[in-house]
Amino acid sequence: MENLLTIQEMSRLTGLSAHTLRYYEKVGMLEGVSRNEQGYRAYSEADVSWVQFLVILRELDIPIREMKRYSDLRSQGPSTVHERRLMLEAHQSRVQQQMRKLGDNLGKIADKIQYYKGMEEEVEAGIK
Amino acid sequence: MENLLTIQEMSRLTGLSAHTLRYYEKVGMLEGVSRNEQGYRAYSEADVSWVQFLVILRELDIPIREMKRYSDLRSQGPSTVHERRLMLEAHQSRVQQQMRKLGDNLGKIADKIQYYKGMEEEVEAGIK
DNA sequence: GGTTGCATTAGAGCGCGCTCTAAGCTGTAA
DNA sequence: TTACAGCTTAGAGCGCGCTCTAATGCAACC
Repeated sequence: MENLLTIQEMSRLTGLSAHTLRYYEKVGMLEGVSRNEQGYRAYSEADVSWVQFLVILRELDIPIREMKRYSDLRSQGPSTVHERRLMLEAHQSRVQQQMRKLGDNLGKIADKIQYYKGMEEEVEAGIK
Repeated sequence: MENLLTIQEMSRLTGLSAHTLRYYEKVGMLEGVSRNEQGYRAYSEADVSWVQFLVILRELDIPIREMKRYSDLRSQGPSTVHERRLMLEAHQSRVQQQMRKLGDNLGKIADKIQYYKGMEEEVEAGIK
């Protein structure tokens, strides 16, 4: 029916280690992963999409606790769509603010780099 | 001569806790902080600028180890200006890449938010 | 003299997100 | 038959960046 994936294949597709995939499952962010005859995890295509989404959340520095909360809402079905949207919007603006801060700080670093360049040129000139 | 600051004033000016200020000094990122008659730290204006710069580095997610390395170079004087610039440039491009990644992921989150909005409207329409 | 308040130190403790270990099971190949 | 590869689990361990604790000291005020 479905073509199911081993943990190694899942690892390759998501960039998460097998250890981390088991850990995510253990903390409750991955429910209903099926097993084959040998008791090995057998991930569906839907599992892949979900884990890839988790990876995005993680890359946005959303804490595991929050991701777990989001997963729980998702498990409860469509009635939680509004709350899920609010969570995403909250993180969206947090990350936007963080990006502004990074931009500001990058500017200050750029200034410092320019200042250093000036110093390096002076030293060169001095040597001559 | 100089007007020197207590650790509390330094804390207020930099946003770092007194604990953290002592920690930064202990790991070697703040050398030559003077003391008053009672043995209390007495920070100079130059110390303030330096700590504020450390805060910027920290906000750019530069590890303490790297910041310590940078501090050591700075202590060695102007001969290390070139190496310091290279460090800053390396982090600059790392952060730029990270910001691009954040932007991409924010886009995906925005899509999801739109998708949820659609679902919420459908539910409303369905109820009517 | 006693209390309050603010500082000092060395070192312990903590929350986070993994990351790894040990012991065990199953199927395949030599 | 034996070795190996790949998976399973519970739980220990780790690196990071703080954050806090306990014991102590000193100056000012009641």
